[in-house]
Amino acid sequence: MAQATAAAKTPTMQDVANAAGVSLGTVSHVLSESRYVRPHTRARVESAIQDLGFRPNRVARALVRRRTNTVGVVLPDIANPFFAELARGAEDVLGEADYAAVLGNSDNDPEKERRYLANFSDRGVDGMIVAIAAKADRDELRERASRVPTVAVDRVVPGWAGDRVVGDNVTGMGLAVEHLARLGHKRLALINGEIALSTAMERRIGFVRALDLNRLEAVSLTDGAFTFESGFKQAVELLQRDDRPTAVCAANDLLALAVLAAADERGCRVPEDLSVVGYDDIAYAKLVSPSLSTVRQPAYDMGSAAAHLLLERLRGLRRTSKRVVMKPELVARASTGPRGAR
Amino acid sequence: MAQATAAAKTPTMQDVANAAGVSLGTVSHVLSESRYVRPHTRARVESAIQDLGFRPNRVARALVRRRTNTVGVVLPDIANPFFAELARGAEDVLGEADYAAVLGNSDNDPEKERRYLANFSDRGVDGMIVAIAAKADRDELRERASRVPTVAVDRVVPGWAGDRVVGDNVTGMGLAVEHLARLGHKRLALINGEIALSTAMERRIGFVRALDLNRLEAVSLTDGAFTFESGFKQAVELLQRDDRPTAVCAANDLLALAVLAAADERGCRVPEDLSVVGYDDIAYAKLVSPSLSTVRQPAYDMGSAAAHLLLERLRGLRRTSKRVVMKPELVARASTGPRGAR
DNA sequence: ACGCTTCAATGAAACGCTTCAATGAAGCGC
DNA sequence: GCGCTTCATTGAAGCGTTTCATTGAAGCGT
Repeated sequence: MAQATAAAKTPTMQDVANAAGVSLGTVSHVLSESRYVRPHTRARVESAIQDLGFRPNRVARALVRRRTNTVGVVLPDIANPFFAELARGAEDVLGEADYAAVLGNSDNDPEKERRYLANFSDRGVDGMIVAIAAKADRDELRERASRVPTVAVDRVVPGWAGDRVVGDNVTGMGLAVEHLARLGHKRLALINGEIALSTAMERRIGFVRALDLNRLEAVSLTDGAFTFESGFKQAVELLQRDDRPTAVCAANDLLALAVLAAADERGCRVPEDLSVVGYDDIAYAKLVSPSLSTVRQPAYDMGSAAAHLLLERLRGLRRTSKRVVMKPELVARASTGPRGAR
Repeated sequence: MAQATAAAKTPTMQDVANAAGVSLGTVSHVLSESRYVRPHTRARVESAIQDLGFRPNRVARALVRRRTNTVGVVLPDIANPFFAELARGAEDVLGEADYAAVLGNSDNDPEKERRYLANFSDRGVDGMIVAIAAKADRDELRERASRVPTVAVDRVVPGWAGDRVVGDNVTGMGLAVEHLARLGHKRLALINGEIALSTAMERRIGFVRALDLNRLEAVSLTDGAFTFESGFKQAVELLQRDDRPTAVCAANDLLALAVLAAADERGCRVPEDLSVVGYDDIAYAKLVSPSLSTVRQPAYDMGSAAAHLLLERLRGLRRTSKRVVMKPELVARASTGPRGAR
């Protein structure tokens, strides 16, 4: 009932110290356990904290500690379920460790990406987790990374020497090709994203290598962007050709969904006329019809692994770079079938 | 070539002041344009800034200004494309205004949500945008909102008096029902999410009201959670009934996709045997097959509108609450058809 | 009871900015 | 040329913490 007349300012450590009858420094010591404090004193301080409802000001703390307990997460597209899951994974473990995640959506635009990197640096983030944009500014990125601990996730800038969490894309795409080979397909096509990205290049290499190994033929290898629209365009062009392949690998699920859509539009039946394999295994891969065969990547785990690597670095537990490689896994669903199974 | 021997500390305003031969305060004034500074002096300061590569320390600035230029965004599930888009919208306009968005994923868990709210407060965010969890702690939320400007988005706590950006759910669900009525359907069912959420309740009301208006019959109204799994369960139960409806409305697209999946599994053809309407129009709604008829909500715009409302508040341009209501729009696709069109 | 170390707590100095009162120089009318 | 205001700039105080050197008090052996 009794209401303070003055606008109740939020209490500071000095207020706590006064209330407990101790010095400012002592309060600090019980809060951060930076020194032994006698139980009696500690109790007094703690109850003063309770009484006043004191909460430490993290901005002031950050200023002197030179640590914001904040990490920047830069992603090309949060609307892509793969990155959304990855973000969840990262955020969950960061939050657990009392770090806040500030999000930057680069939209695959190198300029926007650069702005986020600079902005996050200015804000004094303790570290960054970044899935680079297609034409990322390598020098900028390396420069930033030399000042604030940075872990690359999914995609990696050429010559990146820092921590990373990536999928084994060569093997992964190999799984896709082998799956198709086993189904009797001889002539395959690859639909890809931005070839400048390590993921795209590695999946392409995996594709070509597996083709060789299985003595299969590549009808075409095209690239564009990792978006539905680009996939649709590539697929339409592919389906117009006389020497149409019997199966196509797409370098991610969005592209694969686009192939499905393009095939449907042109009356090309999947999997009877065309088998399609995607990459990532986003949640929607199993919901489309036919459900999408794909190479699964553990997006959530990649995010959490990246966060763990970063935390190790921030805690000073490790000074050498570490590389975590996630094993891909084929998920066979309804979009692939035996060649000529009509 | 010449390299500083000492570990080059990042320069401070004092360094700039020394280099330019002016006082600390003057540097501050050119940086924040808080006072007129003679062109000559200003130029000197600016070139010193350039030379030293000085960047203001935002933590220090935040401490004295009592503004972090940061806003907390709390969402129930970033992996739901609707919220991912919403986040994009918010982040884009916040970023433009030099605010950083820190993300919190409540997973629809009230406890986790409370932790985020508290944590963000402690970190001194200037404002919050929150789409509440299903069993959100109303008191906690109102308490927080009374201390830091908060705008509610999509879902709203009962009795919420602050800013909000919501869809017109009653009308929206009405559109769905009318669409089905026009196709000749007489007996409908509703599959819903957490009925404690304002969105769920309003969509239910819209459903019932439109049913009345069109003299249609409700076969069943069930609720659960706004997840695929819950939708699947509700759908399975519904499809087992003898008095199966000819059409079902789902209160979001995840639920609708689940209905599609359940129908498929039980050999129930869509739309011949069953018409299905979703809500939200996430990107994947048009990619499934049959493509999903749904009530579109402009997720990106809702996010950006929420950010705009918040910015108005933060800039002190408005002191009274504002409510933005987004108009829903029916998108008819392939999952709905005339009754008994087999 | 004396010097010695050990221990808990203190006071003051940072951290890098903003801001406000104070300062001195310049400009003005007369 | 005198007091007056106006103007650009300065110096110092303060934001809420951490941390480090310092201080008394207590504990120890002799």
